[in-house]
Amino acid sequence: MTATVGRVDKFEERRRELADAALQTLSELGYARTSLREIAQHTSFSHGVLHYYFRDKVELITYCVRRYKAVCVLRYDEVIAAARTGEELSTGFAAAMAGTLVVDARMHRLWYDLRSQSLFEPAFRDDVREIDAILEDMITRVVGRYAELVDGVPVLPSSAAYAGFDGLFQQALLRHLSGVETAPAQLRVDVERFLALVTA
Amino acid sequence: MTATVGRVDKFEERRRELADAALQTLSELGYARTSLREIAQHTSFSHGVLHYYFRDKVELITYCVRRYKAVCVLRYDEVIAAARTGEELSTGFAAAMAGTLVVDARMHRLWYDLRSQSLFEPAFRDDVREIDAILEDMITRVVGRYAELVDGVPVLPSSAAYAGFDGLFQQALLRHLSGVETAPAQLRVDVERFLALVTA
DNA sequence: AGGACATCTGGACGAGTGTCAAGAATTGTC
DNA sequence: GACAATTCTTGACACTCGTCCAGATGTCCT
Repeated sequence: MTATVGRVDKFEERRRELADAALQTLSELGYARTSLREIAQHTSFSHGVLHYYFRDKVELITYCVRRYKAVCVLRYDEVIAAARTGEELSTGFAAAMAGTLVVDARMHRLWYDLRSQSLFEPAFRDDVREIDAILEDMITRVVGRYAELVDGVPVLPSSAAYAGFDGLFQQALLRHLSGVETAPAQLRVDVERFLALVTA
Repeated sequence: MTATVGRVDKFEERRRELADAALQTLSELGYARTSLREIAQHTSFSHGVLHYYFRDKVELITYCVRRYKAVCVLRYDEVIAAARTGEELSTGFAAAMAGTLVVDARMHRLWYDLRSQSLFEPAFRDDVREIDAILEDMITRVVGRYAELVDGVPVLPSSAAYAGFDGLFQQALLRHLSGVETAPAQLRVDVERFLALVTA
């Protein structure tokens, strides 16, 4: 029994390891240019092992998307919990977004790439939608807590608020990866202003 | 002379014809799954002719993106010119967005796909940025005119306003292509509310 | 009509793809 | 240490890809 569990764990652990290498490769090359052999070269294994752990490429990518989800919501909750005033929350949240914009730029561009793929490939849709829901929840918590702190109420449905922040972030990412050095600072300003705007 | 001009025109016309077929193919399959042979099958020519009119695939795709730009800003200006009250402009603009969301869904998903590609492929960046600028201008005109009509002023920089509308549209497109039938109606409501929000 | 040029065809090429399977290497168990 | 199961490597397969080119076809001018 324990031996079997141990094997399953080992199996799952290797799947995660391979998926992480795949995520790294995808974030460097993008979905359209990422091959299984290229992924394998980011590991210490040969390309054949990918088909031992994943049935086909779609299953691997799907697994990657799900795994990305587990990592993507970086600790905004700490910012929420730590903030004692509305302004603290606003600047903290904006700074966190501007920070991940730069630090995790390649992962974020992969997210937008894969989300676009889901517009064509139904196999990715459910997982993409789930990640969007998780991100929307995060925005909902931020806006809700901010409204609490400033004695206001959210004036937009949370789906619209999330769409707004997402749009701001995406434009900032485009600018940042185009070499516009003011991109993080501008995002910070925009996020703070937008957060105030959606609360009244 | 006139003969030369005629030839140039014919050459350019064929380029446009091929690029339109390429756009159709891209909007059906997405960038990652579109090959030159598949594009040629959407025309009455064989695949070799593509290399007679375009040096390589990147030049063809780039030309497509530029061509898309010429079509993308559907006549929102008519809505702007026709509206006599703020409410008219708001409902007209929202209805126009909801309309193109459904009618041109495949073209819109291509736009988001190519914009994501530009996050990885520098060759597309300039053209993508130019299209984004055109779209931002359009949003700026809508918001500006709306503010005029309701005796208010835009409260967000136009880049942030555009990012917001773009985010709303993108989420609506995801829902619409996932089969959510209320997507256009929800977009209409969200756009109207957001337009009022960014004007004070 | 005939020649000159533009346009198009269809096949070939080398490289790269996802997939698979036979066997080597490793690991765990008695 | 020997046997069995798991794990990994390697090479092959049938494709598809972008690119190129020799030659067929079309077009236009004199």
